[in-house]
Formats: sequence, C-alpha cells, structure tokens
Amino acid sequence: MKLNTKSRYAVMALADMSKFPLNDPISLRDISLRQSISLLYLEQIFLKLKKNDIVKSVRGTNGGYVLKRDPKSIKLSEIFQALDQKVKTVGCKKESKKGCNGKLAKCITHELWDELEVYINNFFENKSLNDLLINKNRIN
Amino acid sequence: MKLNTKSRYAVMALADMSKFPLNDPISLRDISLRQSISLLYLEQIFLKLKKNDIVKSVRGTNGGYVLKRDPKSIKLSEIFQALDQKVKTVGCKKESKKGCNGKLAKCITHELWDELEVYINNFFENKSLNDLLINKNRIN
DNA sequence: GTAATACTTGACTATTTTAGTCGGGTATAT
DNA sequence: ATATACCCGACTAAAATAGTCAAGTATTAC
Ligand code: FES
Ligand code: FES
Repeated sequence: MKLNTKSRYAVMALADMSKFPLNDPISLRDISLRQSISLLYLEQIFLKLKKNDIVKSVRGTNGGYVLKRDPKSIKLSEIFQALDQKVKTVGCKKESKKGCNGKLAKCITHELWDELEVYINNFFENKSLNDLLINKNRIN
Repeated sequence: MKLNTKSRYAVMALADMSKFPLNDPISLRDISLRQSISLLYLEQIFLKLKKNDIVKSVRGTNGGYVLKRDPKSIKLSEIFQALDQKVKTVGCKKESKKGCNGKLAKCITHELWDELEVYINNFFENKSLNDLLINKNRIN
C-alpha cells in the first residue's frame, strides 16, 4: 500500500501555505522552490484543489492561491477527494452485488477489507490542515 | 491508496484454508476453484508464505499446503510481510537523514505520514486469520 | 514402475498506474 | 507593454502490477 505523490504534494503545499498570513496570495513558484516540488506538477494539483473549493486563485502579477477556508476546517479527506484519490482495499465494486471473484456473493475477506477502508478513511476524516502546524517552530 | 491483489489473495486463500480441518493438506487447485484465483498466481504466493513459515507443503498426490500454526496466532501483518508488502505513506527513506525533498531535514508533512503508517500497520498487527472466521456460517 | 497429482523456481510479459512534462493559452498589476 | 502567474488538455517515460509460461521434482495410487 502506497500513498501517491499527488496527495502527498497537495497536503505539503497546503501546509506550506497555511504557515503564511492567510488572504495573502502565494504563488506556486514560491511553493515549488520552498518545498522542492515541480511547478508544472503543482499547477495540475492546484487546479483540482481550486475546483473543489479548497483554494481560490488570484491571477496576474503578485497573484497566486489563497486558502478558501480556515486551515482548521480543511480536512485531509477533502484534499484527497479533490484529487480523485480513494482508499481502495476491497477488490470488488461496492455498489455491485457481485464479489471480487465474479460470484454473486461477496468473498470471505470482503468484510475485513471494508473495515480497513473505513479505518483508514477515519484517519483522514479526523485530521485537519491545522493539525500539521502544531510544531510552528520548524524550519522547512 | 490501493491494496494489491497479492496481499488480498493471500489472505483470502489462507482464510479459505482455515475453514477446513487443520493438518489436512489442501491443494492450491481446490483453493483456486473455490475462490476463483489463478492457480499459477497462487503458486507464486504460497511459495512466499512457505518461505516465511506460515504454511508448510506436502508434495505428491493428495498433497497440498497446511497452515503451520493456529489461525489465532497468524497475524495479517505477518502475511503482508511474507509477500514483501509494506505500507509506505512517507515519501522519504526512513533511515536517511534527508527528507523527501532531498534536503537535510524531514519535510513538513513527514510526521503526519509516519503517523498514518503506524496507524495502518496497527490494523494488520491486531488482526489474526481467526478474526475473519467469526461468521462461520457463510457460504463462500 | 508408471502415471497422475501437486509443489518448485525463475524468467517473462501485457497492462495499468504514476509521476510527471509540454505547449499554448488567459487575466491582471505595474 | 510587459512580466507574472494562473489555466487546461494532451502527452509520455518509467515503474509497478497482475499475472503467465516453461521446465522441472517429489510423492502417492494403482
Ligand atoms: S473484496 Fe469485495 S467481494 Fe472480495
Ligand atoms: S515524507 Fe519524509 S521527509 Fe517528506
């Protein structure tokens, strides 16, 4: 089980932003330099964050992105969702009656994996952007 | 975040086995048929389970695999480990002093991802094969 | 003793996913 | 005007996944 870079970078970038005065637009270029994330990749990521109302954009010189809400109210689960990222531990389609084996009942392990999915989603549900900043006295 | 089929099948196959009288060898062919998992793939999986002392093999006619220990004592974490499967949510090498950004300190989000890793591993650590069988009255 | 069953092992491969890049935009402040 | 910075779709190299294949060996049943 691996976490992909897109989600990781998204959280990293947003965490970076929330260390600065809110309402001040922050350019992706700055984030890119500070966090060593490819600018072009960040653009892709932020487009999705914007579409999902997590940030808003300010165009033109001195433009950039601004957090749309208080970091306290931005849950990690929202960020993941914004990037179309899902925790998928079951092998079947949840909506379907069929199991991962193609048969008409769910397999022996279905319940287990479902439980795991809920368990992991819980983690994301209970973390806000703000929770990352408790250590305000860090350098990076 | 996705779970791969190898881990999923491994647990499924072992769960299948633990529903039958222990000490009776069960052939992969049977498991393959019952659980609709490719026989050739199962062979690959069981080789690793064997190397990691989770099952033992009995060759020849009426042979198959036998659980080496009580299902109560086989933790999911062991099964995953046997298949070289790791939960990896951090972007960096844990042992290294460097962060995922190549810099000399760990990044802003490192602690978060590390926490998540521990959290997920906990789930696997606290589940045994036996926990899957509480519903003994299932068909599949 | 020979056939059938079933494990053993390493190598190989198609497909999918990931982790980005590229090109050509548009809007805004100075 | 011009530089900055967001916007957007399409593209691609590389890695991971999900298997398959070939060529065995050991054991039991007849
Ligand atoms: S995981 Fe849902 S049926 Fe197997
Ligand atoms: S995840 Fe470890 S340094 Fe970024």
